[in-house]
Amino acid sequence: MPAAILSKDEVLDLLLDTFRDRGYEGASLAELSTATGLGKSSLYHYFPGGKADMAEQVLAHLDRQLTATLYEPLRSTQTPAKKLAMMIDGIDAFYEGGRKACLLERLCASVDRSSFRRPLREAFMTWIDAVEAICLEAGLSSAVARARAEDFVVRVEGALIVCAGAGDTSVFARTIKDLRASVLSR
Amino acid sequence: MPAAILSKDEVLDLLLDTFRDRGYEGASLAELSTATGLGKSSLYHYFPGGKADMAEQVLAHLDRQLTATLYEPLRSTQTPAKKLAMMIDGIDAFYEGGRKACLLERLCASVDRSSFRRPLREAFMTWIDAVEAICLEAGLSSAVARARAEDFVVRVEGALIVCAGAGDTSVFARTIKDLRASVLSR
DNA sequence: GTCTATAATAGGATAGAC
DNA sequence: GTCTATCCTATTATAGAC
Repeated sequence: MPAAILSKDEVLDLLLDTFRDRGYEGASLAELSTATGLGKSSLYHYFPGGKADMAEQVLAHLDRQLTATLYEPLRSTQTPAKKLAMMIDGIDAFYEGGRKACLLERLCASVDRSSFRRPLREAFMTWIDAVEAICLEAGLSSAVARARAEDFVVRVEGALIVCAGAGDTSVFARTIKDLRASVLSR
Repeated sequence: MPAAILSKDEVLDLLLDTFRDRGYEGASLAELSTATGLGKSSLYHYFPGGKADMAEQVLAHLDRQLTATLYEPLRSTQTPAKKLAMMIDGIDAFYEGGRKACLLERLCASVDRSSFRRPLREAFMTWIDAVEAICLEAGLSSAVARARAEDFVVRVEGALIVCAGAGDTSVFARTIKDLRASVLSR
């Protein structure tokens, strides 16, 4: 039915959501089917390689999405501080203030799926590189910029874990607030 | 056979290792069986509640282990700086410099298993509380101590994720080095 | 492209002998 | 306590009609 109802991107959005909620092994085809409203046969039509194919395409979809919403805007002529603020806003929204898990983290757990390894590595590197670029633009030394950028991603990922484990999003909120103030500071 | 060969604690160690390598849903009974050298029947003898029971007992085992190796030593008369150094050494060893994943993080992914929720929350809180206590003892204000303690755990967890995703343990090493220097600083 | 049906297998769990 | 055998269900995946 979704020939006209759901675009491929919308399907990928729904799959992304399911994978980050349930994890790769935790998301069954039945779940992925009801989440998208597509029957199993339809899923196999769009994703001939089955579940692994879905995860790979979702990873590529996320990459495109992040490029468009988080990374491209950084190529503007705004000040580094504004760019950082934009990225942090985007992150806060994407993770819904710490209530949603990170797909990258969830797929790391299935890292033996060798097909995820490269895209995962790429995704982390692209993210770190983007933050590093802002830091450099703000005049930080290259060593400091790299360390700050790594630390940025580390703290976002860690805050998501602690929030999920402690069942309380306040740590994410505080981390975000802290990052806003400290990433570009001298 | 392991009646005399493996103690319950040793079995729990092996299960812990398997769960943090493979995740909860990722670890099959077959894997848990070969990892421990115990047949399925033996596993069910020790863990009548099956896989969930194993994970719960592993969580309790980890709690005892952390108490003995990380938290109890903090009750000594050492300086706060020494205590912090001890804890960080323990963490570095436990995660093998970033090569091993965190069981707590892996089980967060299966948080719908309601039986894990409380122990997970407890584990994170105990850890944060322990770091907070060191910070307070070192003379930091209570607000700063709490924030530093949360940040400590956040950064350890985050560094593990980024290392796993990027396939490179250097971020963990840098994070650990950074924490040694910054947690108690004014 | 989607549906119904059906493989085929792996996973979790149990029974009963020893 | 451990083994062999077995059960049951969920899961992934495919076939073939429409």
